[in-house]
Amino acid sequence: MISTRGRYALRVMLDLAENDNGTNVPLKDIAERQGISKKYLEIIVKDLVKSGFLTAVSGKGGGYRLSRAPEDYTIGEIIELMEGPLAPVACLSSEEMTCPRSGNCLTLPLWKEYYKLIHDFFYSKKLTDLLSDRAPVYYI
Amino acid sequence: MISTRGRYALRVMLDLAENDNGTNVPLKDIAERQGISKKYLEIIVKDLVKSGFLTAVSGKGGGYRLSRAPEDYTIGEIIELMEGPLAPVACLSSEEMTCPRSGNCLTLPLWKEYYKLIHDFFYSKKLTDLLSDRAPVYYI
DNA sequence: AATTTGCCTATTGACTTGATAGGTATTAGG
DNA sequence: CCTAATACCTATCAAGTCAATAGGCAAATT
Repeated sequence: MISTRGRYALRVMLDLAENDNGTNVPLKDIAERQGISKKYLEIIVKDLVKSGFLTAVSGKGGGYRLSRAPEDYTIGEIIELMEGPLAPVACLSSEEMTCPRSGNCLTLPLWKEYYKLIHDFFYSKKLTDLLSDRAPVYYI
Repeated sequence: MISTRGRYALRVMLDLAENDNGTNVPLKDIAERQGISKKYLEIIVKDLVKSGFLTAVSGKGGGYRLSRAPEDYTIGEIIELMEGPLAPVACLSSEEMTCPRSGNCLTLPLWKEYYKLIHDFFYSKKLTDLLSDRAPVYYI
């Protein structure tokens, strides 16, 4: 199960992508639109800022902005930032194989295949892919 | 992350599939082979018996056996029995959509697609698919 | 100076995880 | 009949995670 940390982070990023008009978006507005406690969102947004996904401006008129263009974010990096590694078992996320059973573990190939499946899925999806429902306005 | 419940259950099932010679396999043997606490395995095996995946025989000479042929188990049903629904978000596992935001939720399509991906993955895999490394003996 | 915003630390209750402990019931073999 | 080997049952536990909540400090615009 994806926890609220990952899900809310994604919704914040999408909210910012939708309201990307050059201004800073106060967290208060995001919280109200999304129906999520602003206090709780602070914790989540802090991590997004710390890792450079969002740019924050303090003070009156401040708020948050996407650091990059929306199409330059993958869903995978957002999820993995908030939820930790996508690896389904510990022996796949740590670099060195410390498990003494890995040599004849019957389940390891399953986890490896599963890992690749979900990794490729989430990293092939861009933030903008989730916006495509609402028809974007193209100025010709 | 897949918890030990699901992972150990899978290893028990595989152990039984490998040692399927018509006799009952004592949990003690499985625990020793797998290097897992027998006491902890009792909890896991109890659920496998309760839902009919395994057949247990008490008393001396007793132990556990697979209830069906190894190729008639999917990995998905074992994982889902031990870990709960594979659905990545609650609004997908409950039958009725209670979330008032589902109508205009930008992330819901993502979770649906993800759910289908992993569901199809785990339910297409049979228990015997994990055994295929060790060349099976075909009597011609 | 006042207001609006982000930022920081701490706390909390419920729940889950990964076990451990000790005892009871059942059955086969000597 | 007795004993050993097995499954089965209930309870307990420490550590961690989850999903928040609370209160105040720092920064910047007007």
